[in-house]
Amino acid sequence: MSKIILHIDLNTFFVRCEELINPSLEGQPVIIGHSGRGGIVSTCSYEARKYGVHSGQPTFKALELCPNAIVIHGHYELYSRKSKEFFNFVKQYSKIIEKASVDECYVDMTEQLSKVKDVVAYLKEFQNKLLQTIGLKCSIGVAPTKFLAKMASDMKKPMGITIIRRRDVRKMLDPLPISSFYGIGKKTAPRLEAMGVKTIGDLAKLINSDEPSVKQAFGKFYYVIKDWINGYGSDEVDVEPWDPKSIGHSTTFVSDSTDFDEIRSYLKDLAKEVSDEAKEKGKIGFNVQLVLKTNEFKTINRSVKLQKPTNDFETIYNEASILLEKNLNGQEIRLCGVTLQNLIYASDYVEQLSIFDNYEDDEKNATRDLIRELNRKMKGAKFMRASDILKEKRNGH
DNA sequence: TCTGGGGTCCTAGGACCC
DNA sequence: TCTGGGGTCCTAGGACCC
Repeated sequence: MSKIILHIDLNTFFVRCEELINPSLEGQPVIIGHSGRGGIVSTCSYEARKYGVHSGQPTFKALELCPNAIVIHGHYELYSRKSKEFFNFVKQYSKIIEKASVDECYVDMTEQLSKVKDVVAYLKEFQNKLLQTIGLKCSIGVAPTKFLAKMASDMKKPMGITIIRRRDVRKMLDPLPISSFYGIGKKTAPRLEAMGVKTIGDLAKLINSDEPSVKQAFGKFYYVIKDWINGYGSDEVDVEPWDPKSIGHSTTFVSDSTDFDEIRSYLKDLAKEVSDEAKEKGKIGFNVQLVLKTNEFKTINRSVKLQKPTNDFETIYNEASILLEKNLNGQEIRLCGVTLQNLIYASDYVEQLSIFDNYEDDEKNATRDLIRELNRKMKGAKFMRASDILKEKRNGH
Protein backbone atom coordinates (compact mmCIF):
# COMPACT_ATOMS: atom_id res chain seq x y z
CA MET A 1 0.00 0.00 0.00
CA SER A 2 1.15 3.52 -0.75
CA LYS A 3 2.28 5.72 2.08
CA ILE A 4 0.99 9.22 2.63
CA ILE A 5 3.97 11.55 2.75
CA LEU A 6 3.73 15.27 3.45
CA HIS A 7 6.25 17.89 2.50
CA ILE A 8 5.69 21.01 4.56
CA ASP A 9 7.40 24.18 3.40
CA LEU A 10 7.24 27.43 5.38
CA ASN A 11 6.31 30.36 3.12
CA THR A 12 8.96 33.12 3.01
CA PHE A 13 10.04 31.91 6.45
CA PHE A 14 12.60 34.62 7.31
CA VAL A 15 10.29 37.40 6.13
CA ARG A 16 7.44 35.94 8.17
CA CYS A 17 9.63 35.91 11.30
CA GLU A 18 10.43 39.59 10.75
CA GLU A 19 6.73 40.38 10.36
CA LEU A 20 6.08 38.75 13.72
CA ILE A 21 8.37 41.20 15.51
CA ASN A 22 7.32 44.11 13.31
CA PRO A 23 3.77 43.70 11.96
CA SER A 24 4.01 46.92 9.95
CA LEU A 25 6.15 44.95 7.46
CA GLU A 26 3.13 42.91 6.37
CA GLY A 27 2.18 43.62 2.79
CA GLN A 28 5.46 45.48 2.19
CA PRO A 29 8.25 44.55 -0.23
CA VAL A 30 10.79 43.11 2.23
CA ILE A 31 14.26 41.79 1.40
CA ILE A 32 16.28 39.69 3.83
CA GLY A 33 19.89 39.81 2.77
CA HIS A 34 23.44 41.04 3.02
CA SER A 35 24.02 44.53 1.82
CA GLY A 36 27.83 44.54 2.13
CA ARG A 37 30.21 43.79 -0.72
CA GLY A 38 28.66 41.26 -3.04
CA GLY A 39 25.59 41.14 -0.88
CA ILE A 40 22.74 39.06 -2.24
CA VAL A 41 19.07 38.53 -1.49
CA SER A 42 18.63 35.63 0.88
CA THR A 43 14.87 35.64 0.57
CA CYS A 44 12.12 38.21 0.03
CA SER A 45 8.40 38.81 0.44
CA TYR A 46 5.87 38.07 -2.30
CA GLU A 47 5.36 41.83 -2.74
CA ALA A 48 9.08 42.19 -3.62
CA ARG A 49 8.85 39.22 -5.99
CA LYS A 50 6.27 41.08 -8.04
CA TYR A 51 9.08 43.45 -9.04
CA GLY A 52 11.33 40.61 -10.18
CA VAL A 53 13.31 40.33 -6.96
CA HIS A 54 14.41 36.78 -6.11
CA SER A 55 16.80 34.77 -3.92
CA GLY A 56 20.41 34.89 -5.01
CA GLN A 57 20.07 38.23 -6.74
CA PRO A 58 22.66 40.90 -5.89
CA THR A 59 21.03 43.26 -3.39
CA PHE A 60 21.87 46.39 -5.38
CA LYS A 61 20.16 44.87 -8.43
CA ALA A 62 17.10 44.03 -6.34
CA LEU A 63 16.95 47.64 -5.16
CA GLU A 64 17.11 48.87 -8.73
CA LEU A 65 14.06 46.75 -9.53
CA CYS A 66 12.26 47.64 -6.32
CA PRO A 67 13.55 50.93 -4.85
CA ASN A 68 10.94 50.91 -2.07
CA ALA A 69 12.05 47.56 -0.71
CA ILE A 70 12.91 47.36 2.98
CA VAL A 71 16.24 45.59 3.41
CA ILE A 72 16.69 43.67 6.65
CA HIS A 73 19.83 41.90 7.84
CA GLY A 74 18.66 38.56 9.16
CA HIS A 75 17.96 37.88 12.82
CA TYR A 76 19.16 34.31 12.61
CA GLU A 77 18.66 33.42 16.25
CA LEU A 78 15.02 34.31 15.93
CA TYR A 79 14.70 32.12 12.83
CA SER A 80 16.34 29.24 14.63
CA ARG A 81 13.92 29.58 17.57
CA LYS A 82 10.86 29.76 15.32
CA SER A 83 12.17 26.78 13.37
CA LYS A 84 12.24 24.68 16.54
CA GLU A 85 8.71 25.78 17.40
CA PHE A 86 7.61 24.70 13.94
CA PHE A 87 9.08 21.20 14.25
CA ASN A 88 7.61 20.77 17.72
CA PHE A 89 4.22 21.75 16.33
CA VAL A 90 4.48 19.15 13.56
CA LYS A 91 5.48 16.49 16.08
CA GLN A 92 2.03 16.77 17.65
CA TYR A 93 0.68 15.24 14.42
CA SER A 94 3.29 12.60 13.63
CA LYS A 95 6.55 11.48 15.18
CA ILE A 96 7.92 10.39 11.80
CA ILE A 97 9.55 13.64 10.71
CA GLU A 98 12.61 14.32 8.59
CA LYS A 99 14.02 17.83 8.78
CA ALA A 100 15.08 18.87 5.30
CA SER A 101 16.26 22.38 6.26
CA VAL A 102 15.32 25.12 8.75
CA ASP A 103 12.00 25.70 7.05
CA GLU A 104 10.87 22.41 5.57
CA CYS A 105 10.30 18.80 6.50
CA TYR A 106 8.90 15.50 5.33
CA VAL A 107 6.29 13.82 7.49
CA ASP A 108 4.92 10.29 7.24
CA MET A 109 1.19 10.67 7.95
CA THR A 110 0.06 7.33 6.51
CA GLU A 111 -1.51 6.19 9.76
CA GLN A 112 -3.17 9.48 10.63
CA LEU A 113 -4.51 10.43 7.21
CA SER A 114 -5.75 7.04 6.04
CA LYS A 115 -8.53 7.43 8.65
CA VAL A 116 -9.39 10.94 7.53
CA LYS A 117 -12.25 11.48 5.08
CA ASP A 118 -11.52 15.03 3.98
CA VAL A 119 -7.73 15.34 3.83
CA VAL A 120 -7.80 18.89 2.47
CA ALA A 121 -10.03 20.12 5.31
CA TYR A 122 -7.79 18.35 7.84
CA LEU A 123 -4.67 20.02 6.46
CA LYS A 124 -6.40 23.41 6.20
CA GLU A 125 -7.00 23.16 9.91
CA PHE A 126 -3.34 22.21 10.41
CA GLN A 127 -2.29 25.34 8.51
CA ASN A 128 -4.63 27.61 10.43
CA LYS A 129 -3.50 26.25 13.77
CA LEU A 130 0.14 26.73 12.80
CA LEU A 131 -0.63 30.31 11.85
CA GLN A 132 -2.60 31.02 15.03
CA THR A 133 -0.24 29.41 17.52
CA ILE A 134 3.23 29.90 15.98
CA GLY A 135 2.45 32.64 13.50
CA LEU A 136 3.88 30.82 10.49
CA LYS A 137 2.41 30.13 7.07
CA CYS A 138 3.10 26.95 5.11
CA SER A 139 2.43 25.13 1.88
CA ILE A 140 1.81 21.39 2.04
CA GLY A 141 2.43 18.73 -0.58
CA VAL A 142 0.81 15.30 -0.20
CA ALA A 143 1.98 12.31 -2.23
CA PRO A 144 3.08 8.65 -2.08
CA THR A 145 6.82 9.56 -2.28
CA LYS A 146 9.09 12.23 -0.86
CA PHE A 147 10.00 13.54 -4.29
CA LEU A 148 6.37 14.01 -5.34
CA ALA A 149 5.47 15.60 -2.01
CA LYS A 150 8.31 18.07 -2.49
CA MET A 151 7.19 18.89 -6.02
CA ALA A 152 3.61 19.25 -4.77
CA SER A 153 4.36 21.69 -1.97
CA ASP A 154 5.95 23.97 -4.55
CA MET A 155 2.86 24.17 -6.72
CA LYS A 156 0.65 26.44 -4.58
CA LYS A 157 2.01 29.24 -2.43
CA PRO A 158 1.33 30.65 0.06
CA MET A 159 -0.83 28.43 2.31
CA GLY A 160 -1.35 25.93 -0.53
CA ILE A 161 -2.36 22.29 -0.29
CA THR A 162 -1.54 20.09 -3.27
CA ILE A 163 -2.15 16.38 -3.54
CA ILE A 164 -0.40 14.28 -6.19
CA ARG A 165 -1.76 10.76 -6.55
CA ARG A 166 0.30 8.24 -8.47
CA ARG A 167 -2.29 8.07 -11.23
CA ASP A 168 -2.04 11.86 -11.63
CA VAL A 169 1.75 11.98 -11.98
CA ARG A 170 1.82 12.47 -15.76
CA LYS A 171 -0.94 15.03 -15.77
CA MET A 172 0.53 17.11 -12.94
CA LEU A 173 4.27 16.89 -13.57
CA ASP A 174 4.58 16.78 -17.34
CA PRO A 175 3.72 20.42 -18.11
CA LEU A 176 6.31 21.78 -15.64
CA PRO A 177 9.58 23.26 -16.93
CA ILE A 178 12.57 20.96 -16.61
CA SER A 179 14.31 23.40 -14.26
CA SER A 180 11.62 22.83 -11.64
CA PHE A 181 12.68 19.18 -11.26
CA TYR A 182 14.34 18.73 -7.86
CA GLY A 183 18.02 17.95 -8.49
CA ILE A 184 18.22 19.52 -11.94
CA GLY A 185 19.84 22.89 -11.56
CA LYS A 186 21.18 25.69 -13.68
CA LYS A 187 23.94 23.59 -15.26
CA THR A 188 21.93 20.55 -16.24
CA ALA A 189 18.72 22.30 -17.27
CA PRO A 190 20.28 24.20 -20.23
CA ARG A 191 22.02 21.03 -21.39
CA LEU A 192 18.72 19.16 -21.41
CA GLU A 193 16.96 22.07 -23.10
CA ALA A 194 19.57 21.98 -25.85
CA MET A 195 18.59 18.35 -26.41
CA GLY A 196 14.97 19.41 -26.81
CA VAL A 197 13.97 18.49 -23.26
CA LYS A 198 11.99 21.51 -22.13
CA THR A 199 9.45 20.01 -19.75
CA ILE A 200 9.30 17.19 -17.23
CA GLY A 201 7.09 15.38 -19.73
CA ASP A 202 9.91 15.54 -22.30
CA LEU A 203 12.32 14.14 -19.73
CA ALA A 204 9.89 11.32 -18.84
CA LYS A 205 9.72 10.28 -22.50
CA LEU A 206 13.50 10.34 -22.79
CA ILE A 207 14.11 8.43 -19.56
CA ASN A 208 11.47 5.81 -20.30
CA SER A 209 12.91 5.17 -23.76
CA ASP A 210 15.68 3.17 -22.04
CA GLU A 211 18.28 4.36 -24.52
CA PRO A 212 21.81 3.42 -23.42
CA SER A 213 23.16 6.90 -24.24
CA VAL A 214 20.60 8.46 -21.91
CA LYS A 215 21.48 5.98 -19.17
CA GLN A 216 25.12 6.87 -19.54
CA ALA A 217 24.48 10.60 -19.53
CA PHE A 218 22.72 10.48 -16.17
CA GLY A 219 25.10 8.03 -14.51
CA LYS A 220 24.06 6.85 -11.08
CA PHE A 221 21.22 9.35 -11.02
CA TYR A 222 19.45 7.61 -13.94
CA TYR A 223 17.55 5.00 -11.95
CA VAL A 224 16.67 7.50 -9.23
CA ILE A 225 15.18 9.90 -11.78
CA LYS A 226 13.37 7.11 -13.54
CA ASP A 227 11.64 6.12 -10.31
CA TRP A 228 10.91 9.68 -9.26
CA ILE A 229 9.46 10.77 -12.56
CA ASN A 230 7.16 7.74 -12.69
CA GLY A 231 5.82 8.20 -9.18
CA TYR A 232 8.06 5.70 -7.37
CA GLY A 233 11.25 6.23 -5.36
CA SER A 234 11.85 6.76 -1.68
CA ASP A 235 8.97 7.04 0.74
CA GLU A 236 11.18 6.48 3.79
CA VAL A 237 11.02 9.45 6.11
CA ASP A 238 14.33 9.44 7.94
CA VAL A 239 13.83 10.42 11.57
CA GLU A 240 17.53 10.35 12.44
CA PRO A 241 18.52 13.73 13.83
CA TRP A 242 20.77 15.64 11.51
CA ASP A 243 24.40 14.82 12.14
CA PRO A 244 26.84 17.13 10.36
CA LYS A 245 29.60 15.55 8.27
CA SER A 246 31.50 18.79 7.99
CA ILE A 247 31.67 22.16 9.73
CA GLY A 248 32.97 25.12 7.78
CA HIS A 249 33.07 28.88 7.72
CA SER A 250 34.02 31.27 4.98
CA THR A 251 34.11 34.97 4.36
CA THR A 252 34.30 37.32 1.41
CA PHE A 253 36.95 40.00 1.81
CA VAL A 254 36.19 43.69 1.84
CA SER A 255 38.45 43.83 -1.21
CA ASP A 256 40.34 41.13 -3.14
CA SER A 257 43.73 40.20 -1.78
CA THR A 258 46.93 38.47 -2.83
CA ASP A 259 48.60 38.97 0.52
CA PHE A 260 49.45 35.86 2.53
CA ASP A 261 49.42 37.55 5.93
CA GLU A 262 46.16 39.31 5.27
CA ILE A 263 44.40 36.17 4.12
CA ARG A 264 45.89 34.23 7.01
CA SER A 265 44.41 36.69 9.46
CA TYR A 266 40.98 35.84 8.05
CA LEU A 267 41.79 32.16 8.36
CA LYS A 268 42.60 32.61 12.02
CA ASP A 269 39.13 33.91 12.83
CA LEU A 270 37.48 31.27 10.67
CA ALA A 271 39.52 28.45 12.22
CA LYS A 272 38.46 29.68 15.65
CA GLU A 273 34.80 29.63 14.66
CA VAL A 274 35.13 26.13 13.21
CA SER A 275 36.97 24.86 16.28
CA ASP A 276 34.44 26.37 18.68
CA GLU A 277 31.50 24.96 16.79
CA ALA A 278 33.05 21.49 16.56
CA LYS A 279 33.79 21.51 20.29
CA GLU A 280 30.27 22.62 21.06
CA LYS A 281 28.92 19.72 19.02
CA GLY A 282 31.41 17.21 20.44
CA LYS A 283 32.83 16.55 16.98
CA ILE A 284 36.34 15.94 15.74
CA GLY A 285 37.41 15.73 12.10
CA PHE A 286 40.04 13.87 10.11
CA ASN A 287 40.53 16.50 7.40
CA VAL A 288 41.12 20.22 7.26
CA GLN A 289 40.10 21.91 4.04
CA LEU A 290 41.09 25.33 2.77
CA VAL A 291 38.76 27.00 0.27
CA LEU A 292 39.86 29.93 -1.86
CA LYS A 293 37.76 31.73 -4.43
CA THR A 294 39.56 33.85 -7.01
CA ASN A 295 38.30 37.13 -8.41
CA GLU A 296 37.33 35.11 -11.49
CA PHE A 297 35.11 32.89 -9.36
CA LYS A 298 37.29 29.83 -9.65
CA THR A 299 37.13 27.78 -6.48
CA ILE A 300 40.25 26.11 -5.18
CA ASN A 301 39.86 23.35 -2.61
CA ARG A 302 42.87 21.91 -0.83
CA SER A 303 42.64 19.50 2.06
CA VAL A 304 44.92 17.52 4.27
CA LYS A 305 44.29 14.33 6.20
CA LEU A 306 45.43 14.51 9.78
CA GLN A 307 47.21 11.79 11.74
CA LYS A 308 44.57 12.08 14.42
CA PRO A 309 41.12 13.65 14.21
CA THR A 310 40.87 16.93 16.05
CA ASN A 311 38.85 20.04 16.80
CA ASP A 312 41.82 21.93 18.21
CA PHE A 313 42.03 25.53 17.06
CA GLU A 314 45.84 25.67 16.71
CA THR A 315 45.92 22.49 14.61
CA ILE A 316 43.14 23.63 12.30
CA TYR A 317 44.67 27.08 11.91
CA ASN A 318 48.19 25.72 11.29
CA GLU A 319 47.06 23.16 8.72
CA ALA A 320 44.97 25.78 6.91
CA SER A 321 47.95 28.16 6.91
CA ILE A 322 50.24 25.52 5.43
CA LEU A 323 47.70 24.84 2.69
CA LEU A 324 47.44 28.56 2.03
CA GLU A 325 51.19 28.94 1.77
CA LYS A 326 51.40 26.08 -0.72
CA ASN A 327 48.55 27.26 -2.90
CA LEU A 328 48.67 31.04 -2.95
CA ASN A 329 50.34 31.80 -6.24
CA GLY A 330 49.64 35.45 -6.80
CA GLN A 331 45.97 35.07 -7.73
CA GLU A 332 43.54 37.72 -6.61
CA ILE A 333 41.51 36.04 -3.90
CA ARG A 334 38.02 37.26 -2.95
CA LEU A 335 37.00 34.64 -0.40
CA CYS A 336 38.59 32.14 1.92
CA GLY A 337 37.13 29.40 4.07
CA VAL A 338 38.11 26.67 6.50
CA THR A 339 36.24 23.40 6.83
CA LEU A 340 36.69 20.48 9.19
CA GLN A 341 35.63 17.32 7.36
CA ASN A 342 34.94 13.63 7.99
CA LEU A 343 33.54 14.35 11.41
CA ILE A 344 32.92 11.76 14.07
CA TYR A 345 31.89 12.12 17.67
CA ALA A 346 34.94 12.53 19.90
CA SER A 347 33.51 9.84 22.20
CA ASP A 348 33.32 7.31 19.35
CA TYR A 349 36.95 7.83 18.47
CA VAL A 350 38.25 7.00 21.94
CA GLU A 351 36.40 3.69 21.87
CA GLN A 352 37.84 2.76 18.50
CA LEU A 353 41.36 3.50 19.56
CA SER A 354 41.13 1.61 22.84
CA ILE A 355 40.56 -1.70 21.03
CA PHE A 356 44.00 -1.47 19.48
CA ASP A 357 45.67 0.01 22.53
CA ASN A 358 45.53 -3.44 24.08
CA TYR A 359 48.12 -4.83 21.69
CA GLU A 360 51.66 -5.04 23.07
CA ASP A 361 54.52 -3.96 20.82
CA ASP A 362 56.05 -7.43 20.52
CA GLU A 363 52.72 -8.81 19.40
CA LYS A 364 52.66 -6.61 16.32
CA ASN A 365 53.94 -9.16 13.87
CA ALA A 366 51.90 -11.96 15.29
CA THR A 367 48.73 -9.93 15.04
CA ARG A 368 49.34 -8.45 11.61
CA ASP A 369 47.00 -10.85 9.88
CA LEU A 370 44.32 -10.20 12.42
CA ILE A 371 44.67 -6.46 11.95
CA ARG A 372 44.40 -6.82 8.20
CA GLU A 373 41.20 -8.73 8.70
CA LEU A 374 39.92 -6.01 11.00
CA ASN A 375 40.88 -3.41 8.44
CA ARG A 376 38.78 -5.18 5.87
CA LYS A 377 35.84 -5.27 8.24
CA MET A 378 36.25 -1.61 9.05
CA LYS A 379 36.21 -0.61 5.43
CA GLY A 380 33.79 2.23 5.01
CA ALA A 381 33.87 3.12 8.67
CA LYS A 382 35.42 6.52 9.01
CA PHE A 383 37.77 5.68 11.81
CA MET A 384 41.52 5.50 11.95
CA ARG A 385 42.82 2.40 10.25
CA ALA A 386 44.68 -0.14 12.33
CA SER A 387 47.73 0.08 10.08
CA ASP A 388 47.94 3.82 10.74
CA ILE A 389 47.84 3.19 14.47
CA LEU A 390 50.60 0.59 14.18
CA LYS A 391 52.64 3.04 12.14
CA GLU A 392 52.24 5.64 14.86
CA LYS A 393 53.34 3.21 17.52
CA ARG A 394 56.36 2.22 15.47
CA ASN A 395 57.30 5.86 15.17
CA GLY A 396 57.15 6.16 18.93
CA HIS A 397 54.15 8.43 19.28
C1' DT B 1 23.21 40.83 -13.30
C1' DC B 2 27.52 39.45 -11.24
C1' DT B 3 27.19 36.50 -8.06
C1' DG B 4 26.82 34.89 0.34
C1' DG B 5 27.44 31.24 3.26
C1' DG B 6 25.96 26.94 4.99
C1' DG B 7 25.97 22.27 3.57
C1' DT B 8 25.56 17.18 0.78
C1' DC B 9 26.72 13.94 -2.63
C1' DC B 10 29.03 12.16 -6.82
C1' DT B 11 32.93 11.44 -9.99
C1' DA B 12 37.41 10.81 -11.70
C1' DG B 13 42.25 10.21 -11.44
C1' DG B 14 46.42 8.93 -8.96
C1' DA B 15 48.83 6.34 -5.32
C1' DC B 16 49.33 2.22 -3.32
C1' DC B 17 48.74 -2.72 -2.17
C1' DC B 18 48.26 -7.55 -3.40
C1' DT C 1 62.86 -7.17 -15.27
C1' DC C 2 58.77 -5.79 -16.86
C1' DT C 3 54.42 -6.64 -16.64
C1' DG C 4 48.10 -7.27 -15.55
C1' DG C 5 44.19 -6.37 -13.01
C1' DG C 6 41.39 -5.74 -8.90
C1' DG C 7 40.54 -3.11 -5.01
C1' DT C 8 40.74 0.82 -1.70
C1' DC C 9 41.95 5.28 -0.15
C1' DC C 10 42.69 10.01 -0.91
C1' DT C 11 42.12 14.42 -3.12
C1' DA C 12 40.07 17.99 -6.15
C1' DG C 13 36.36 19.64 -8.47
C1' DG C 14 31.66 20.22 -9.61
C1' DA C 15 26.53 20.18 -9.28
C1' DC C 16 22.98 20.98 -6.39
C1' DC C 17 19.98 22.70 -2.47
C1' DC C 18 18.35 26.18 1.11
